Amino acid sequence: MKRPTIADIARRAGVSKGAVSYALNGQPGVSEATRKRILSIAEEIGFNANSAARALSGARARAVGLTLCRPARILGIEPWFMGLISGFEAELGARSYALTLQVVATPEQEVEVYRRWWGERRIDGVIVTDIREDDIRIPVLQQLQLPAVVIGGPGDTGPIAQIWSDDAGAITEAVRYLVALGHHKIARVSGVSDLLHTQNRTKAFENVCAALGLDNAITIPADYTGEEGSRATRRLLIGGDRPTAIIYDNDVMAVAGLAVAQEMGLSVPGDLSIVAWDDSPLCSLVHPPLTALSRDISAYGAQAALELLNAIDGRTVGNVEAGRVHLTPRGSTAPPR
Amino acid sequence: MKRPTIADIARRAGVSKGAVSYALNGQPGVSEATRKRILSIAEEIGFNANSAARALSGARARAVGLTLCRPARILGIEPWFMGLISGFEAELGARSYALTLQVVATPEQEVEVYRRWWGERRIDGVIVTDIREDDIRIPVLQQLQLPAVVIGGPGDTGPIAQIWSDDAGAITEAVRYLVALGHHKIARVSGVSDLLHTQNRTKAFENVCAALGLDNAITIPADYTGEEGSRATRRLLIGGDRPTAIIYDNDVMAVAGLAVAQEMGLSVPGDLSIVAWDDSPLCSLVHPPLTALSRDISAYGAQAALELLNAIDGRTVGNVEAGRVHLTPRGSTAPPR
DNA sequence: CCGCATCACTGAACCGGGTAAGTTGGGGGA
DNA sequence: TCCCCCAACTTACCCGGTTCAGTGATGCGG
Repeated sequence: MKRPTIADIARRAGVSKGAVSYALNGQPGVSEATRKRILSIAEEIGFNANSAARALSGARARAVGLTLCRPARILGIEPWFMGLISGFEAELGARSYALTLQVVATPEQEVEVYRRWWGERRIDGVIVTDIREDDIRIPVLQQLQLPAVVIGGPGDTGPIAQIWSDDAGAITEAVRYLVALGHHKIARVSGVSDLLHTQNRTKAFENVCAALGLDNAITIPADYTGEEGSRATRRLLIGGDRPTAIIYDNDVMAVAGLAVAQEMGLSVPGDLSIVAWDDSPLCSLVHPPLTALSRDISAYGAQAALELLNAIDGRTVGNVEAGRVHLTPRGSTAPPR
Repeated sequence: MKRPTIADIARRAGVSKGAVSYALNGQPGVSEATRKRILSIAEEIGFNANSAARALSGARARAVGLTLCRPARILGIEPWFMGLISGFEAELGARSYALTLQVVATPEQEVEVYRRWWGERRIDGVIVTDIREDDIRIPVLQQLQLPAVVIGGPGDTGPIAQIWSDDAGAITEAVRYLVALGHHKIARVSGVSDLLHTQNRTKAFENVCAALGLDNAITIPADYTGEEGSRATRRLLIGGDRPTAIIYDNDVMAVAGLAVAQEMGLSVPGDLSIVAWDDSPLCSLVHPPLTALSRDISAYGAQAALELLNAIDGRTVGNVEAGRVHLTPRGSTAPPR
């Protein structure tokens, strides 16, 4: 089956292909009557502009890129990325932008992929996640002048747009809630510690604990996997002075922590309260369902995609805060015995 | 920053751009010495061929498409798709093929996306998942002559390559295992019932149960979500003649089922044994860890990507079976009390 | 009735890589 | 010595949209 081109439309409409191009793109230069005729022919023969030809003649590639730099076993189980992706799609799909995905192992590979995509003119911009302190990707993106939007932070990303959620406020709320329930010994199991948002959370956690006079507020670094979550939980629970509440940086580690507590014969929430960061179906699936810090990840993704499209169109975008994070209390938190 | 083109290389090497093209593509027509010189210049200035130009001149777009047709809340939590995607990437990344993703709501939209991608010449082929009986996408793909590989089945996909795993063998193994433990009342909570592999599993489940003389072997249809998994489990457990073992079509529903059992005060595996289809970190995360039907999803994905690349290159591909599914016994299965 | 602006459109160049067809220069065989 | 052949290139056109510099027709004011 042959793909229809603007030349086919031009022939059938009895005009030049330049006129067809103007008509299809809403440019001035054709009469309203001709435009309608051309559009109806295009519709009739099922015309779709060849994305390669369009990209080649200086216009947009109509695609954005996303690199995922986490081991496969995390990617699979963490609802975060898929939620983000479906959020992106909501905005991108509406504008017929494609999303190009690449799974990589290291930030260095991410940089390579960015360079390749740029060289291939394959994408118009990228969405950057898992931002680190002094992230090596930022200067490369600036050098390549590749439109981008950074998810996570806030941090120093120079002129690149950034979208972040109020992690500090969220963890403060969680700690205050636990303290209000009567907890004094609160621990935290964090995600990968060189990620910027992990650092922000750790700082905020320390601040609020100090402000409330909780002295042994410890953060154990982990890596978002269930295994590390279990390990960290065991370490916390076998100590003499064990915490009565633990805040986990993601849902997977929280679920793993719950299993460890049950395994050790501790009752949740009687002996141990659990709070998960990022609510997901996973949190309401287990017994007891987990109290969680909820945010609309999909909306977060949609907002990021919108910012990126703005950046691509040359509209300046800044440093925006995403929708609020709020605490959703469920069965895993209660006053300590 | 200007992107280097083959014209830049040609100028620096003192040859024509035709010669550069031959050299870069390993075509005959240039001497070994010239080829080496051109390749080293390309390397030096960081050349990447413009994918649009390449695609336009009749060659490959060097991208494949994947549509995901499940509600966002399933996509997020089910490790299956991400596992599959990282498998694809292993093959695609090695050949610098891009993966283009689109999340849609209905099979009709999937067809639309295929048509658009085809018209835009954006992709060289597609990976088709969640195949149904008389799937509407198959005839469209044939009409468009779009290379494709179908994951799931086996079923009737005409000349389109297909890759499937032995679901019938796997469920037979699981049932035999439960019977060997002493179970007589085995139920199953299935995934979306118009998917082909769900039907295959249901048929096989009924066959093996009949062969082993288990009379009330019931399959309750669900939709892979935790909510439906809980509902189906409740329905099974409140009945008078409740099963002593349940097989779930995915890990999410199995975890939800476990929570329901615990909620109802039933002990797992004492009062109820649970088997999950598709092993994932989720299964070993909960307490007790779930016995699961394991397969290497990532390898499955890699194999599918390879088949698709073969189809794109015009090599005929057939109907291949993926690596075996095997039972991984864990703490959620035991002889009934 | 003339001159000029405006509209609606055409023609051709262009993007950058692929490739068929044409052009060298040198070596080997007769 | 001549001729032919082949390797090693060059030239030129193709892909399908976009865009800019024309061009002819029309309208309008003076």
